[in-house]
Amino acid sequence: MSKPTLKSVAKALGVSTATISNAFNRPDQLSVALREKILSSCAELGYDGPNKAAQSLRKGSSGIVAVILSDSLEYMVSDPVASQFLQGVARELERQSKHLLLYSGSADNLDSITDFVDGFICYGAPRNLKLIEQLKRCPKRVLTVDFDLPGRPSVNIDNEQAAYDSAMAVLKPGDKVAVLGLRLIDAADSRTVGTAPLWDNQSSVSHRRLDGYQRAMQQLGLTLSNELLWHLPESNQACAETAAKAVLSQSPAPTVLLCMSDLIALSAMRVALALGLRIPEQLRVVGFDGIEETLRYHPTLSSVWQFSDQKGEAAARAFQSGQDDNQLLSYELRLGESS
Amino acid sequence: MSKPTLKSVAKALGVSTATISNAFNRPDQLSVALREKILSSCAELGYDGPNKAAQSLRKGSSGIVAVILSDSLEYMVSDPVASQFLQGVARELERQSKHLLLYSGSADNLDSITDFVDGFICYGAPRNLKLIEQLKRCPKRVLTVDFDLPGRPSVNIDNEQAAYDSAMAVLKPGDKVAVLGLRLIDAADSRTVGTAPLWDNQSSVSHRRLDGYQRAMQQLGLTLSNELLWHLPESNQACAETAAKAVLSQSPAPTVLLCMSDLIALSAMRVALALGLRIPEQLRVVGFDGIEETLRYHPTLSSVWQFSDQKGEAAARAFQSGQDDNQLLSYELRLGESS
DNA sequence: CTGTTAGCGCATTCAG
DNA sequence: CTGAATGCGCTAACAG
Repeated sequence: MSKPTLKSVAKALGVSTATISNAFNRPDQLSVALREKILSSCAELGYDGPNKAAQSLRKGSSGIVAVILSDSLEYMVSDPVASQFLQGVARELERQSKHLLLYSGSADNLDSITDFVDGFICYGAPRNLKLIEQLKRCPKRVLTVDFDLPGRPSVNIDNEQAAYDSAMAVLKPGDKVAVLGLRLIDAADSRTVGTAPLWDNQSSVSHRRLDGYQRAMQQLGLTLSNELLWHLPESNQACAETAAKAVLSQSPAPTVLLCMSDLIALSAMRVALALGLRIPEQLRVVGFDGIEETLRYHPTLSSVWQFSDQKGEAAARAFQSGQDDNQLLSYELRLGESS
Repeated sequence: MSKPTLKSVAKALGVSTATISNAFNRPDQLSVALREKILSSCAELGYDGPNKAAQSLRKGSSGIVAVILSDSLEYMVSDPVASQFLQGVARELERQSKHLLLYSGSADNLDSITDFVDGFICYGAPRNLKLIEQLKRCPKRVLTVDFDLPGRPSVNIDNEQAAYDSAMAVLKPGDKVAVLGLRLIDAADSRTVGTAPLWDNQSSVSHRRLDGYQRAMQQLGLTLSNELLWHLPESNQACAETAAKAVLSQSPAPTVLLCMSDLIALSAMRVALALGLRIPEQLRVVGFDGIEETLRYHPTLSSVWQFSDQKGEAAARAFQSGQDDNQLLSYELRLGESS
């Protein structure tokens, strides 16, 4: 004997299928007594409710929300910022009794899952640009985070302003500035941007941050040489070390490092300290994101805190709400010992 | 006009539904020419293949695999060992063109997703014991990792032996030993086990590890006082610090700390160093799991490396293979400066 | 090689 | 309050 179905249970109890269905989905459609009886009988029979797959086919919604990561799961799960975001999404989804399907932004097809999910929360522009096209003409709900898609709701912070604020907090007249940026051009290794064309990845946060840095520098009469503007393909230790070593071994060395993530900033500080540089006397550093680890490190890092877990919750809530606006979340500049 | 369906497309092209279905699913059932024509026409019509939800209802399989975490997503995503495991699972699943649904072990119901997935990979005994009952009588494929379920395939390492090995490598005759254990009893805070009954959480790895420690100690003529056997509810800094402070401030202080995770061991070392203890001269420490961070820390940690990412891949492969055996993976004892 | 048919398990009419 | 009928979108026989 296989798993009972609504039909088999109805027959066993001598009632119609509609009655069983109503017992589970529309309590007001039958007497309390009968409902009680049906429910307990079902429990005995080992029937624990309508098949969700069939229900989903019938009703067109499944209670599963896909989160599209900008990169592979592999990379994402190991990035503290993304992890925090996911925690927030998971927490809010749990509240809504919905489920979370993690999807890689380097996959090349949404088709394999669109039919299973109620929609997409898209965290950062997916690495595979094909997905963006698919998302644009996706009939289901799509919400973006940290980037925009025409006509779709989004959740974001004002990256340009936040970057500007952070730069203004650390820069002084006469500074020699280096920027350790994230995914600015199309290259798989850490390198100076040089003359390579900036890669406009759907209004990426990185470019907004760069704009902010540059506005601050301009205001202070500083200029950023292309040789001191670095592209890092990923926010991790290895990429950051390469860049930091190259930048800091110049002479004269930069006096300020503007970093597009806290992980980058921490690695850079490690390199700087190893080279014998004193922070903040000889080198000031500012990061971006706000992760716990910066508080345990010495010196503590000045950074833009964007509370990614709250961002995740906000995203899941906005997804659910059905509202189609572009939400701007607040951030907080927190100064540490690094500036 | 809404989304095209197989039927509507068939009518539009003047062929039968079966032909369309075959064009997508069984290329050998029709001429190449016709198939080409159908596929390109479908592309024009904006039809990108059979609806997966309907397909799943019909075929009884969806290509989605659920990973049940032992705890909330929130906790899991921030634990480096779990993250690494998930990376491995994700990588292998991606190879199989399957999808990953993350599910919380503290949820109280599998019903909401069983019908959507092809089965479950269960990473550690779920915190909510109800799930275990549900998994036992689940008609779908279930594979466990780091614990066992009667009649179900599993992937594991020999925790008892690994713990024994690690203890033998650090212990010396005359040592005063403390164990910082994980989830040994039913308590939400860090505390000595004392006389509380050991919580047998479905043959948990923690108890196997404890067995291993004790075998080693017995062999060396050492005994473990109940006051030096600690229960930590979670593998994190806060829980570990509480325990480490209490244990290390005794006099005489223990000379060896056997820790059931690397995160615990690192935190304990931090506490020890802050207390002015020299490692390994005055205190030797050994961990469990093998995470990158231990290599960056000074002193580097002696630990049992169990390569969680490979474990994840092995689990996903075993899930797919259909084999029902209990797989034992190898581990590696790596000695660092802490012993 | 192609078309017809009968469900997969369910929710929703609508008539009683 | 109940039961029969219809179809959600698709696939696997089977028949041609």
